[in-house]
Amino acid sequence: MTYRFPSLNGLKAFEAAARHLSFKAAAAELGVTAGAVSQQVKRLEMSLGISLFRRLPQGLLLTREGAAYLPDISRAFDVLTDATEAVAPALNGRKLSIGLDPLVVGRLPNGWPRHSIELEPYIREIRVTDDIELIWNNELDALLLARQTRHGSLSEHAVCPNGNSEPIYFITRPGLAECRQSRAIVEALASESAE
Amino acid sequence: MTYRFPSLNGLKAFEAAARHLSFKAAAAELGVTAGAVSQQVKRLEMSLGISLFRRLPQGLLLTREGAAYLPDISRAFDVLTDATEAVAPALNGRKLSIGLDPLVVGRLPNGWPRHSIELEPYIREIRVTDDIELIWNNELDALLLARQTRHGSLSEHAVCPNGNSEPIYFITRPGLAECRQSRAIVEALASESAE
DNA sequence: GTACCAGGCTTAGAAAATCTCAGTCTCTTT
DNA sequence: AAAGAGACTGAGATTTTCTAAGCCTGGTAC
Repeated sequence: MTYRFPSLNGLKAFEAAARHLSFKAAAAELGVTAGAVSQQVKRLEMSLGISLFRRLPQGLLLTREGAAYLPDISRAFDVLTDATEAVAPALNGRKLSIGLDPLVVGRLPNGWPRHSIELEPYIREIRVTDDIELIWNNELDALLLARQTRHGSLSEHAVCPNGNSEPIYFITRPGLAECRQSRAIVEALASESAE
Repeated sequence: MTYRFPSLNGLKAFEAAARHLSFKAAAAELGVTAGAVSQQVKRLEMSLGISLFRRLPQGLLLTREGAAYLPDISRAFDVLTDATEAVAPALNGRKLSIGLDPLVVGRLPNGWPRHSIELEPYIREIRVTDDIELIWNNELDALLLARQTRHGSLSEHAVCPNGNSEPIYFITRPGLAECRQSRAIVEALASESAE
């Protein structure tokens, strides 16, 4: 079971160009120059050995093959898009679930961050745990630990809450370390005074 | 209607690794090193913000998300593969349809190349025409013309049949110029004596 | 317990793919 | 006839991806 199909960049360029019937418009949508789209489509056509567009001075026209190809490509893109959105909703607007080490709970103001208004848009759930496994399982997005871990491949960020010399460690999967949500939480934590 | 999904290379690496539950085996299938697969998958995970695999010393395990993602990705790959094969059967083993310029017909041995045994596996159909449009429409894969064209973006290859000083021009879409079939035809033509 | 093996990870640098830019061409519009 | 729109090309810059070599961990054989 090994799949063979042309490069995705080429297909993306084809799909956009076919929708607009214009390399220029497709380029604008994809955020590149028209030359790039032109080259991608040409590479795709070469790899398939057929022409997908008729190039007329007044614009583009799909060939019979191009017209036959487009709906399937769009459908495949739909599947990819839907599947991706299902397993990993866009990071923007995604609320994180946070784990709180029992040892950390005592060092924070009562109810923080559960009752923090500013963090409300970024947090979906708070659990008390220090189980790093939960992060690898995607059951938890981040963990506030009292101690360092030696799990090198997790992202680890030390924060000292205001007026406190003992750091707290903010642990996430690498992919989440730099997102808006993580930064907001770390910043809020840094400016929080211990009780 | 603009689609958003992660890089195809990453998805390919994920799909293969998930099938084998091994980066090494996936790498062998994809013809790259295990490090490359590891990097692709990591990039994919970062772009999604979730983990797809548990890395255990004894191998890989899919996370819940990874397991949920895999079937959809495979399905999308199926769609791409089928659609591609439908519009452009693999160049290997594909027979070309050739157009013969009426002016060329008289300069070739009677029935050539229709009756050429060696070209039989490469030619599907022969028509007498000099209409270049047919090439752009994919109705014709190649054209043997008596004269040069000035269609710069078509591939043009001059051949002088044995003992003949007047060249014949072999015209194809760029994507077909270098394939086995084209080369076989050009070579056969070059060694063919005029009648 | 120690050596060895397998498989995954990391990093730097090499290699390849892709993009931009500037200029050209063709056809359409004024 | 001149100007405009849109596509093409080639060179060079940029970005992405790959390889190579060495590290780390856990399992297995002695």
